[in-house]
Amino acid sequence: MGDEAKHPVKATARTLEIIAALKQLNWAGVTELAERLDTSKSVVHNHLSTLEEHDYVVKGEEGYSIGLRFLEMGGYRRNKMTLYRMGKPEVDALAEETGELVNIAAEEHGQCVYLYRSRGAQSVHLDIHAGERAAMNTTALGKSMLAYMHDDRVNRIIEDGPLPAATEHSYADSEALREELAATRERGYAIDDEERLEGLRCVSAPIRQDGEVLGAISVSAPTNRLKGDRLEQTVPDKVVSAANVIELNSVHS
Amino acid sequence: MGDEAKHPVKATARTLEIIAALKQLNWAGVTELAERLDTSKSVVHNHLSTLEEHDYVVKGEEGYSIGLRFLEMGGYRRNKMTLYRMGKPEVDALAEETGELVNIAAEEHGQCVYLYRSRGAQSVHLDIHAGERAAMNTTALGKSMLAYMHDDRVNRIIEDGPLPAATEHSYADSEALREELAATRERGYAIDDEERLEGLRCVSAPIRQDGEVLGAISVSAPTNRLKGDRLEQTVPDKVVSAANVIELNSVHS
DNA sequence: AAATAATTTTCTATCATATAGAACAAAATT
DNA sequence: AATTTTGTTCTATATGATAGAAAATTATTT
Repeated sequence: MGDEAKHPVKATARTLEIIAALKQLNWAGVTELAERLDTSKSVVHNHLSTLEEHDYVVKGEEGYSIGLRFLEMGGYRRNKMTLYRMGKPEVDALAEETGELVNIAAEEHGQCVYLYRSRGAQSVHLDIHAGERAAMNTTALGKSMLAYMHDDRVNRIIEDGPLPAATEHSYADSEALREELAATRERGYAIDDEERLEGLRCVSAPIRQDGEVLGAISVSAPTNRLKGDRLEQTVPDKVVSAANVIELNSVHS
Repeated sequence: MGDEAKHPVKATARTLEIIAALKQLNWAGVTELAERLDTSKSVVHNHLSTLEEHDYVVKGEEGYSIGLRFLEMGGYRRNKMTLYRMGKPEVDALAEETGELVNIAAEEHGQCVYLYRSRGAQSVHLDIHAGERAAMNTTALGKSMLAYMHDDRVNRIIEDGPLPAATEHSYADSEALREELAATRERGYAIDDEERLEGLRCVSAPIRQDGEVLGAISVSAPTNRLKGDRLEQTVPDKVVSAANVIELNSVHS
């Protein structure tokens, strides 16, 4: 999340609350939303009809839901990112090649945001979708980005946000994380050894452009398929190589 | 666009204006936005910082821009649509098979909204992206949907929105459009013969589920590649067949 | 490096308007 | 048909969105 607004527009904040609730409930009625958000029906109705006028909300049989305008804005933003445009084909290729789940992500507001994913033939099924967020310290993607970001930004991220522990193996401690980042730099790529999800390992390499971290690419697979030589050589090589290709292609745009 | 709100929340409307401006400008500063929207800098700043707090906006070197939260919400909405989930693989397959550009779309607020597209090997390059909108009467997708929608809804759409003429060949007249829709039903699929873009033809079939139109699928190609037998037999057969597969798969979900 | 300009952010008073609650209308349910 | 539930409109009032100015920050120039 971004920093707190000094002079927030409360009506806007209320609107965003309604949108968040609509996402959670998928379809919801005015009454239901008013109760959940502890406000009056007229307020909810006013906000919803304002949103609907601009296609951010749709009215259906079962009440209101998120509109497709979000898809337009989100897709627009993603398409503006060279990381996405250059990364997508490489992600697809790597998924095909490894048969596993491949992701690219970028950092936003100190969080790891998934941009695109591609499933290989035997890939695990995770219910993470584009646009969703994870703490930087709990993903290989986040750690490979942190490892190569400027110190001051790394410090702000580590200090500001809490470092949640998703599993037993998470680096939830500031010092341990810093050591892990050093090890990542040494290695050239990051490993998530069941730090985010029991039974899941990931290998991730950063994607950089003249010193700046654009994002990262990763391969995720069950622990029993990502071990030994595949964990230490084959997959890391492919991941780093894919990252390098994206870096090279990103120069020309 | 949805109907006009009776009691719009003006602050929310202002927020949406700012978001729309951010999309147009890609990156913009507070001053620039305030001038463009004819309001004060403090207002713009308050709205932006409220949006940023919730990840709907990001602050960068060159000012503010759309945040990745939109991607999350848009992707979420699209994933909830069986049309998308069942349609995506068929769209990919059809693009591979025909080598052309393949789209699926749904109707929202009387407009044709693109949901997903896949490029075949030799496909044209159109700068339409997922979430973007077109008038129903100017696309094969829109016409194939209209042709099979309930009369009252068709009437509302034809009467409410204006029928823009994108090219010489567009069906901008209400009566002509109705005849074209009848012809489409006769045929079983819709044709866009340079009605949206000079030099571009499209073939589209509706995707239905017990009487309800879920959306449509289309193939777009240059006029010189979509003519004769390919226009009258081969491609329509494939499009209709893909639509049928999606319909069948949609039953189980 | 100092000075100046431009831009962003904070502050404050005031008037517009977001809000709650009630009344009404429309569906849904019995 | 009657009743409950839900959605929409209306209105008064107190809240807070807004404009404008001042302060702080950043960029540009000398």
